[in-house]
Amino acid sequence: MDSTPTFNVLVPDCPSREIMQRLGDKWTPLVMLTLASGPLRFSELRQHIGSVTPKVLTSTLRTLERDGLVDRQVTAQVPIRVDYELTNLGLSLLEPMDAIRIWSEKHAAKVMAARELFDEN
Amino acid sequence: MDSTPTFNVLVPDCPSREIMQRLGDKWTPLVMLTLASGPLRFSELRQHIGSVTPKVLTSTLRTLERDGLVDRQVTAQVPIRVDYELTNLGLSLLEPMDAIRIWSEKHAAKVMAARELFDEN
DNA sequence: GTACTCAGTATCTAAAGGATACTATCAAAG
DNA sequence: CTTTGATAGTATCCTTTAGATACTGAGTAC
Repeated sequence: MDSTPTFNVLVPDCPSREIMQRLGDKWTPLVMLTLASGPLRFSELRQHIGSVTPKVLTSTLRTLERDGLVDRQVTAQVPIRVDYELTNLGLSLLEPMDAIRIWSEKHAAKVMAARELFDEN
Repeated sequence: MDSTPTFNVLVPDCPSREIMQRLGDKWTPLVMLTLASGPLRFSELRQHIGSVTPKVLTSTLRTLERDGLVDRQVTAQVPIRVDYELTNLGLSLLEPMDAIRIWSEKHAAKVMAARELFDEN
């Protein structure tokens, strides 16, 4: 008697597929990995990440907040202060995300070499 | 004396960042996980994945091939047969990708609940 | 009132993704 | 022979997402 619904990304209409596809959007992993070392303000996040525009960063953060992965704390001081922090759910995603990061860094040279070879032909 | 170049996705211009962002494009994880159980033809991939259009599947596969993650085998029979298969490099990415898949399936319900809560307010 | 900081919006353009229809190849059926 | 059918894609058009850049609102300091 297992009442837990099962999710399977390989089934087209399974909600887990859409969630996995969201996790891999362009800035989500970078935002999460940047928040891994602790809460940051909006402007700090921008500076750390570097090439993201405010519009896109805002929408990425809103989606993360909506999905329960990031918590947004507004402090009414002057100027206003907004801190972003990983939730427990967000923290639980950090390890898988970091595995992707480590793979990317470890195999970047191989991927670049493969690209050169491919583009030659 | 370490001559290995170091990559860091948190550095804006590091190639590993672009590679990580590519890995998380919309269909890449799904294609790789679908190929995890063995080689598949183009049409079989389409059927397994379900909702992907041929144009997008083709471009996803070309990118994967270019990055050295997938191998494309053409067999000149009639009708023509094209098989796609993970390379060793692609296989090495499977474990991190699968960790993301497992997380998505395990926490899908929590994410959906967070969304409902967020949308109420 | 002017200036400054912070956290965003607004507007416009460019790139990526999606729906749908079409093509090339060749073999077997009629 | 002409038609049908399978496979692996392209081509075309349209919508959605991302990027560049400029601007806004709140509020204290000067």
